[in-house]
Amino acid sequence: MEREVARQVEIFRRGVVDLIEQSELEERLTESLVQKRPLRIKFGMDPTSPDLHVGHAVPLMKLRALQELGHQIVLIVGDATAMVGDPSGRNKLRPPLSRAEIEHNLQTYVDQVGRVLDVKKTEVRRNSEWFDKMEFQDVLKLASRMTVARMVERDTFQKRMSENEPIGIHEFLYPLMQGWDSVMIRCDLELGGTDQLFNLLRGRDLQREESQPGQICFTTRLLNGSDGRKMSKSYGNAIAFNESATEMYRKLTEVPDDVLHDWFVTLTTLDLTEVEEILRGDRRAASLRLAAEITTFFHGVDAVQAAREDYEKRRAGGIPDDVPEADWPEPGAELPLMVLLARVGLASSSSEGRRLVEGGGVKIDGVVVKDPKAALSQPARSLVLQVGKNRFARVRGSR
RNA sequence: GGGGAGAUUCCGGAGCGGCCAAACGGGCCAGACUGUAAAUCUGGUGGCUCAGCCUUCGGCGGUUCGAAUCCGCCUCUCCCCA
Repeated sequence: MEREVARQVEIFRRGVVDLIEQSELEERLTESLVQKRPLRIKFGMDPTSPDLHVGHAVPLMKLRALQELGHQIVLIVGDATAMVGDPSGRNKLRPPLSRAEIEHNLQTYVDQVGRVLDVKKTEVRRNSEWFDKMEFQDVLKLASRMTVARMVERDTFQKRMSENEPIGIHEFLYPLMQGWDSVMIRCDLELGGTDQLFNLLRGRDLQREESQPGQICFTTRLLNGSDGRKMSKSYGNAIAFNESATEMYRKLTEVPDDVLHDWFVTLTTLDLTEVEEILRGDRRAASLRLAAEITTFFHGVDAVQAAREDYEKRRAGGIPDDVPEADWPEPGAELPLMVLLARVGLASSSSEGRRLVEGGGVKIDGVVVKDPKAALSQPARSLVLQVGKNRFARVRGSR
C-alpha cells in the first residue's frame, strides 16, 4: 500500500512545479486506494482559440499518466469563463468572446484533447451548466468571497496597475468562477499551468467554505516558444497538435537547447534516468530524439520515418516531397517574381516579396534570384519557389 | 460629480506645421556563421506589376498652399480629488 502510494506520488510529481500539499496528496491517495475510489482530477480549458499546441500538451500528458493510474479526469470546458477571459499573465484587457466564437472553438477542442487523453474515460463538463443558472444574487454572494486587497496583490494586476492598464471588474470574477467549478464537481485535485496557481487556490478556499475538502493544487511548467515568450499561437511560436508530422518534427528540432530537459520531462514518457542519459550525450542527437519522441506520439512511427527523411533532405539543401502546390495565378501572363511570391502565398504582399528577393532570400528551382522584377512566364512543367529555409511552393506548369 | 494627463506603424516609445511612411528599442522576416539550435554580425520591416504612385498617426469636422503636429466636438484609457 505505502509503496503504491509512493509510486503514484512519484508520477504525480514528475515535471510538476508546485504541489500544495504533498502530505495531503499522500493522504488522499491512501484513502482512494482503500476505498477503491478514483480521485477526481480537474483540468479546465477555455475555448478561446481553436487550436491546441504542445504547450497544452504538458498538462494533458500529465493527466494521461494519471488517467492510466485509474483516476477520473474531469475536463472542464470553460464556455462560461471564456466570456470573461482569464486575466492571469495578461497585460491587457481582452475583448470578451461571443457565444458563437466559443461554440466554434469548443467543437474542435474535445477532438484535439482526445489525441492525448482517452476521452471515453474522461468526464467532460461545460461550466455554463451551472453558471447559466446563477441568479444575480448568487453572483453577488460568490463575489463577496474575495476581497479586493487579495485580488489586487496578484502580480498581473499589480503590473497592470503600475503600467496604467485598465482592469475590468469582471476580471476579478474569473478566479472565483474557476474556483466555483471545483465546488460543483467536488474535485480532489486541480491541475493548471504555473500561472494558474492563484486561481487553483481559490477553488481550494471555496471548497472549504462549502464544507468540502479543499482540492490539492499542482502546476506544470509553461513552455516557451523559440523566442522565449510563452508559447502561443498569436506569437507564432507554437507547435500545434494538428500540424503535419514533417512540420512538427522540423519545428521540434529547432527547440532551443536549454529547454530540452523540460520538454523531455513534461512531453515524453521516457524514464527520467534515460532522459538524463540522453542529455549527457550530444545535444544535437538529443534534440533529434525529442523531435522523434513527440512526433511519434502524435503521428506514429511511420510518419516519423518520413519526417526524418524529409528533414535530412532539406538539410542537404534539397527540395522536400510535400511541397504545397499552386496554380499559375494568371494563365498565359508574365509576372514579376515579387508579385508571383505574393500570389502563391509565400509573401504577404508583393512589397514583402520584393524585400525578400532583394535580401537574397528567394530561390527558384534552388537558384538564388535577386531581381524582384524578373519577369517569369508560366513554365512548361513546374517550378519550385523557395523563401528562406523552410517555405516552398511548387507552381504548376501549363500541362 | 470636479480637476489633470493621454490615444502614433506588431509592441514599447520619439516626433520644431513642410526635410515624416514617421527616430530609437523589442519582436518578426531574410542573409552570414552554425548543429537549418543558441549567441553574434548584416540587411529589411504600410500598400501597389514599385526610379513613381496610393493610404496611414483613436473618430468626425475645421484652420492652412501644406497637419501625426494647430482648433472644435465625439469615443476610449489612466491619474488625483470627492
